[in-house]
Amino acid sequence: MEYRFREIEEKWQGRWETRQSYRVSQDPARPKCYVLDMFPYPSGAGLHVGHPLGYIASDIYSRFKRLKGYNVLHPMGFDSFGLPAEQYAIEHSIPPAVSTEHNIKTFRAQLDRIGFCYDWSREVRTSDPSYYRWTQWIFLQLFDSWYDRNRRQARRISELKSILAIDGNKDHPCPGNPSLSFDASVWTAMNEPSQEEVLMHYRLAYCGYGEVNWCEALGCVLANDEVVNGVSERGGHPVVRKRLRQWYLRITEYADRLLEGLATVDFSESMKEMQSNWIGRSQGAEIDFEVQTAGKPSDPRRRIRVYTTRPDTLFGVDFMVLAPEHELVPSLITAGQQTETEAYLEWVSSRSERERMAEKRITGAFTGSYCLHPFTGKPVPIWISEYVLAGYGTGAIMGVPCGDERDHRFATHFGLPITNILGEAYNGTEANPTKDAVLVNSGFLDGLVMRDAIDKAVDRIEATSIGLRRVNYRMRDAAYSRQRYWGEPFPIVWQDGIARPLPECELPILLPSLDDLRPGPDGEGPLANLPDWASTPQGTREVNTMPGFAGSSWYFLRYMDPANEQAFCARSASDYWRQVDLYIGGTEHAVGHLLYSRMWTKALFDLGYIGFDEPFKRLVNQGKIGGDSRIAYRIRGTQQFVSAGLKDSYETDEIHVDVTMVDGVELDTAAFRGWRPDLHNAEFILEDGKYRCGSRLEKMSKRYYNVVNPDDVVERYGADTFRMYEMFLGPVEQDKPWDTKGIEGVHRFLKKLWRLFMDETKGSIVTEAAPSDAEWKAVYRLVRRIGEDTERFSFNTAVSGFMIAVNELTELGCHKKQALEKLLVALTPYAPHVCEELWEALGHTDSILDQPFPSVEERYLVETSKAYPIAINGKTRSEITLPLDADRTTIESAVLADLVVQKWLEGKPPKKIIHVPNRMINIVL
RNA sequence: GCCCAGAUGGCGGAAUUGGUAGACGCGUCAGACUCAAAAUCUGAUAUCCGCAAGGGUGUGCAGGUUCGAUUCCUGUUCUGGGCACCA
Repeated sequence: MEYRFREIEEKWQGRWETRQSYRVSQDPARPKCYVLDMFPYPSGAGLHVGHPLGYIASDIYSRFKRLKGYNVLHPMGFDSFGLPAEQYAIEHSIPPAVSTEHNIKTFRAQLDRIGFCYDWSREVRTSDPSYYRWTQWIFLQLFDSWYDRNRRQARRISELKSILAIDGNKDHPCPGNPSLSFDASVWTAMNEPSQEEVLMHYRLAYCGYGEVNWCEALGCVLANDEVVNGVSERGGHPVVRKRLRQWYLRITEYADRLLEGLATVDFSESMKEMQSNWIGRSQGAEIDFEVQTAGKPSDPRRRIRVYTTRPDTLFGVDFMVLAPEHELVPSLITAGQQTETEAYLEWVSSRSERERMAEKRITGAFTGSYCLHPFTGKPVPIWISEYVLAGYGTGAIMGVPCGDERDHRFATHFGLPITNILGEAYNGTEANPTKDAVLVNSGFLDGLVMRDAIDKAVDRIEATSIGLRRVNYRMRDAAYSRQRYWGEPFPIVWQDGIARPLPECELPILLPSLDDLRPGPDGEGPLANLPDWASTPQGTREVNTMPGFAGSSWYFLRYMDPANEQAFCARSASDYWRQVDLYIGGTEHAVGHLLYSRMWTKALFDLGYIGFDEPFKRLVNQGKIGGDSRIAYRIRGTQQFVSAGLKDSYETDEIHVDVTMVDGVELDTAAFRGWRPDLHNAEFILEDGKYRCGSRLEKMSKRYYNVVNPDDVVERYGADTFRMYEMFLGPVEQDKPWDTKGIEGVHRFLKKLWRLFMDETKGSIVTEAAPSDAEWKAVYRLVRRIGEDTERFSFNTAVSGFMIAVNELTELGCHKKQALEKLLVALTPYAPHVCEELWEALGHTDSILDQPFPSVEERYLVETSKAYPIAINGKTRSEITLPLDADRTTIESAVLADLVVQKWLEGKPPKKIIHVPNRMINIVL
């Protein structure tokens, strides 16, 4: 009987389905393990071989944990709201709901063929009303919450109202408007709209204004990378910055906890670093500079507030730079500078934020105004420049050219004088950002080392009331609304300018079906084109929709209790399954998705809905599988194609060839001619009778014709081979190329495994005989290795371990049931179909999926002697087998008796003999 | 510019704590079986010198620490990723 993988895989996929083998439920008797994949966006292109890499790894881990006795939750779903479906709808007039449904079907079929152990009864789809009902519900909880900085947790708005009515806001400064300060009587005297406006500045989900890239011609908002040189990438229309009403999540209130939480989770160091860089906590001071209005006494109400991490350099300030959007800018522009600044402001408005930040050229304009140095009273010129962004810090910086390189270039470019506060540490041509220089020209800081001057400076700044010590974050609040259709509608109506939450009983607010997805008027989304839907008795509906990360911020909770209609997830379910024990996904979500879901988890924890405040205990990032493109070389202006080795003698153009027409690098020229009509008459210049293609590693993408569909691989070699081969390619975390060539080796391994059990003509050849010590040794060495390698995610070495064991057992002629059974159980997580089939063939009626992972019988692995490598001065020269318990004298005499050693010693005694037990022996001459 | 990761045969990669560099697989070469092919099996395969025994070199590059370095340290080049006039 031969290894008929197609039959076997179809058979067992069917049986597992019928038996509901992968359904899990809460079982307090067993330890739980939650293994999660980042769920995919179901794109129209379907899966390619890069997608399943992480899925296979987590599947192996899940199955392994199940053998180890864990109750494993391993679900899958779809992140099915998103822009591509909307774009597709606009181009092809197919509603997003329809194309999404279709794509999910394709994905599901592709996933099923690979034999994953997902509990599909728990599938979630973010675009399903039964799911987004709870996304809307969580939004309402965030809307109804504020962050109590003293208690460091989210609390209800009703509690805030009581506090404000008793004490005003003295203990709870307003995060959305820090200068807001009022006592209880003021609060009580406010009318409702004023109170609501104040509350909005506290809410965790709030409505505010933000600048977006607005393209008038397209009538919509563009992402940063859709804007190139001030025009839209699509169509080249002008793009300007426009202020629009937007929803936000006040994630900045959680900045410290997000930072601290990193210490409690098992993420890679680089991942943690990316997150903390994104959060960007810095310590410094806010300092106010009074504006000097020409000819008038200074006006304390007009101040420019800057944030600096280097208050020690305060005496080196030679100019101020404001963001062009800074609210004081219009009032600072003097008559003489009107023309210049206006031209500059207009130019800046066409620049995207990304361009402004990436720009190396120095630009700016002088406003004509000055402010006063708070300690020296020296007038400091106020400039505007695009490199200062309104959203960061206070939107204004103090320019210290001798200590900051960018400021130095600014001063040099505009010919501004440079004050030296560094003494010899400043060379006059280059800024020195040191903290170790001794300050000069710095008033009360003179003679101090800068590092020590920082505190001193802040103390004086606070004592003289010109500023405050402050912690600042680079991270900004998350924009939470999109002017799009295919997303969750907000459960909000607008009533006389006040945002009113809709009652829970009205959820879900269904996304209405809409044929024409053109943008609405005034920068609003397509839903604005549905006045009948938007207008309700309570007021006008919010017509923005939620962003892509809304649904994905909490989906891991829904899997625990997917059908619950009373709650997003019953507390009993989240108390049982708790954190995700293992989360696998790509690094591209490092700062977006992972930070948002961490914040949502913390907020839900604060409000008492779940019992943990970090969603993912351990995170593993799978690498990307790159496409291995094949390239043909066409001699310019002809239909002649020249083989890669000869191409340098010609002037050629590169043509990407579909990888399915190439075997290794050898092109199937007939298939190539038939590929496209224009290649029908192609001629080939061959080398050694073959046409060799060039190759290049690049992104796996349709346009490079290098996409490999897992379906094709599974069809040809089977799912078990595919699974093991993806793992065999290299470490999961590493990026790697896809090369189908090597798959034969893995397939051969499975056939070889099969032949340990089956003979092509005789059928089963398994015997009941007791395995020899050597056979047990091979098996237990494997079992130990697989246990260790699987636990530490070293799947590639695990696969090689299986190959070694099967080679050994083949060589030993081992067909003994007792030994082979253990091999099968260890292999099940990797190649479940063939293992289940062979398990059944051994006469078992139960499933291999629930067998216990074999334990290691150490006695078969005990070694008594060791073939020691003998090194002379660190270079291996010989080998001597010695008992492991040999004493030093025995070892030394054995070593010195060795002929090779004697040759190197040349009669002289060795300086030293180093013996590392069970490792090696080194002789120093 | 800053931060992170990486660089090992013709190729993917292995070497878990500083201890036999190149496991395992692919490819290539030689052989067996066969009328032949496929499949399968056996052997060789870092590189240089050498008939061989043996020896030299070798984990991007240059140094260092050590009896011993792919592994640790310093510097440097290149590749990939992230962040970016972040005040």
